[in-house]
Amino acid sequence: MSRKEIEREFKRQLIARSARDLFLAKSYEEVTVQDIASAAEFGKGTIYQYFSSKEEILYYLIYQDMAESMENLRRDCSEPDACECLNIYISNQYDLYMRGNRLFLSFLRLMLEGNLKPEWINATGIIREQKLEFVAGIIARGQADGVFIEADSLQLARALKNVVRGFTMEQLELQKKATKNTNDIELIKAVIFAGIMRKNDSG
Amino acid sequence: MSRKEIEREFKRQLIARSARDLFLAKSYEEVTVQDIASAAEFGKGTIYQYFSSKEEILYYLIYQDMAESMENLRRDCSEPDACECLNIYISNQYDLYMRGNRLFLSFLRLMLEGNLKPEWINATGIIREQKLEFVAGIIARGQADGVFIEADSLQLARALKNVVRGFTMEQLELQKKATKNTNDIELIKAVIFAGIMRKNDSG
Amino acid sequence: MSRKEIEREFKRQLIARSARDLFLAKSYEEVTVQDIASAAEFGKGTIYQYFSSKEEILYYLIYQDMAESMENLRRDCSEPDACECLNIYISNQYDLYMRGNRLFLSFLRLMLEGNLKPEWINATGIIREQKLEFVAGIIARGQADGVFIEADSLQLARALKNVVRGFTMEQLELQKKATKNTNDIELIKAVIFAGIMRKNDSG
Amino acid sequence: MSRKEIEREFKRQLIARSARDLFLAKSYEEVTVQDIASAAEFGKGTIYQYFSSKEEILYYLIYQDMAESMENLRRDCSEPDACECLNIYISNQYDLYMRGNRLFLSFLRLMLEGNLKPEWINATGIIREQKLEFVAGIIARGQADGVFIEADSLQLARALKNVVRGFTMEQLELQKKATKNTNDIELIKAVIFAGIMRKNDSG
DNA sequence: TATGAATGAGTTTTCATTCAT
DNA sequence: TATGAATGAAAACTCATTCAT
Repeated sequence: MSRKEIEREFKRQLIARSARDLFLAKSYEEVTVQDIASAAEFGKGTIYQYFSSKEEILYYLIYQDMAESMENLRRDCSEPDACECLNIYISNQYDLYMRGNRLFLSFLRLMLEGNLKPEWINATGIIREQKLEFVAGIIARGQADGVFIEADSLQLARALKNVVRGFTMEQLELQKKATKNTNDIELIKAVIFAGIMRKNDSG
Repeated sequence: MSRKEIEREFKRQLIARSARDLFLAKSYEEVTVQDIASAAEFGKGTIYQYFSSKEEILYYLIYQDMAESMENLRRDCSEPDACECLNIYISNQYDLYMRGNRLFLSFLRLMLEGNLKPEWINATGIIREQKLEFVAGIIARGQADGVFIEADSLQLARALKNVVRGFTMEQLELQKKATKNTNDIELIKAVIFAGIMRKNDSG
Repeated sequence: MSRKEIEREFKRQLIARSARDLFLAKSYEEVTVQDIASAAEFGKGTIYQYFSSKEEILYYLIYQDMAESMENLRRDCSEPDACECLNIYISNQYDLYMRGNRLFLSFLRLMLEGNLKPEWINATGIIREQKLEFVAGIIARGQADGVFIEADSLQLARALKNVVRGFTMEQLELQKKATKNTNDIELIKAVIFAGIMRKNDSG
Repeated sequence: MSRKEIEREFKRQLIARSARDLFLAKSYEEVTVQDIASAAEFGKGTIYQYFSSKEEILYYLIYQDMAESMENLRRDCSEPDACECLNIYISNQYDLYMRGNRLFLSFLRLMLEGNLKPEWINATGIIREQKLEFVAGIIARGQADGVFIEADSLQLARALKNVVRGFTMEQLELQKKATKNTNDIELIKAVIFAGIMRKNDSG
């Protein structure tokens, strides 16, 4: 990456960061490009030198969140204990959703309304699947160790993700601030583990 | 309710029904009041005789969905078998979300943006809690019967709801049509039950 | 035409008239829709109830000019003297261009840039051809009477039109006000009828 | 002209040439300064080292066209036969307009909107008059030879120009490509030289 | 001299809502 | 009660031009 490209990417980051703050404080829809420009201390036109549209800023933010989360997962889930790995995953995923749900929801709406470039949908879709497969891998490991029930690991991975997401959606609905809700994470884990854990009734 | 009021309510229904069809075909944001009026075969101004705003139509729709769902639940979960009751609840809730998620999401957004009358937020909040408590009651019944694990029944009810919601959100994300996804319902039940079921390892 | 339609057409006229005044005083490009609305004493949004776009206002204006001019021609050129008919045509056409050239030029530019609905291009094209054929008819009559040279009457009609247009373009270029320039009309007639060659009738 | 000046002028030519190609392919309005810079393989800022504005590029192009055309005329119309000279003039002028009409029209619009430096308007006006006088001179020569009718030679020169321009405008209107239209040139000559009236020399 | 990053003015169009009839 | 004509706020995006390097 040339110096030019590095500088460019740096400014994209600056703009995107300002945008994220605004998007989370208000909402994607309520924030104007002028707002973003002002917050980033740029002129409005300058924003368009770095992003082709307001939508692209949102995509950039979301893609980064997902990519970073995926990276964290790979880094933090290297240990052999599948159970512990899932614990980490759940916490990470919970945090990711709690932080980003409003953004994800706006992105989702844009997608459903057909206002998103297919390549953006693809790119996010790919990461989503990678993550799913990664988690499925962990589960498969656990299954091999006889810790988890025998079932399609990919389906179980989906279930995990969906349970986490459901809980975070609820927080949004209740207008709870995005504070770490340890109790909920425990509840999630309890439900999930008692669910997918093999019942070692034999002894 | 006087005849006048009955007639009025009838027309509100007409309008709301037309609106729902449109909201689901496109989205709340993409449908104009004119669209609704045309579909309902009324003049645009007439809509405002029956609803104070476009938002109120959405609220009306959502409130009805929730109320009806609550009613169904009460009707269908009268039998003593807690397990079977939860099965019914899960199916109902799954259907409810699959049908109405887009509407709920728009409602959520409007709420977060502060564009909803507090009374609407309250009214929906109350139903939500009623339902939660109703489900908690079922669970408590199951606990009393020794079928479910011992844990705060309200928390377990929340968990149930959130798991279902998480699964339905995923369908939205994947742009799946709102078709009954039996496999997913089974997966949900499997996770939930194996999770909250008391492990009868004793025999 | 129903009363509604008549009223609607009347308001379209009001708006279009205001627009014409502004377009001629400044130019199509320099006039904003807000300007038109203000001049017509309407709100900006109201303009869009009567015209789908600023471009359509221009089209409306131009189509009316052309249609009216065609009508005038039919009415005024009923007499048998082909020569006199052409005189009338030339005067009419000269006036038409002197009044409308700026509008025509904007319309032309919009067309070349592909910003005009094909139906508009067609509609104006049809009138143009009708007029051309009408003039060709006059010329054919003159030819039958032995007054005009034998040549393709449609080509001669084109020539007539083009000569007039050329003269009016020059006035625009010289920023002359759209005053009736009798001398030029005479010059046009002289050229068209006789050319610049001396008729060497002597031998 | 110093070497510096020559180099400068050379680069102005490079830029202008690139601009012309683009202006003719699309239109003055649709071409951005960035387009011109890219085509000329310069940075955008560099363009402003050689031209004070986008408008000046257009002026430069038009002035050159006119000057070159004037030059050609002087060179090609040295022979004594006035008739032949006019033939040459007509062909040249026809070509000039066919090539440059879109540019001229944009220039005209900018002028009418008051966006052109007075000196540019003057400069082009002067060439236009020179040309007119030159053609008038030819006509006067023809009149002296008894070839052309007796009439103000300047007026006849105007007529010539206007006839040619009218024909070329029509081509634009019909969206015809700028191909040499020999038939039209012949038609123009026929009209100009002889008019449409049958010479009733017989009596 | 060459560059391109930064700028912000400027305009069309949509649409929820009001209100006179 | 029903209507739809009138309204105007609101926002994304483009592009000629400037200027620091």
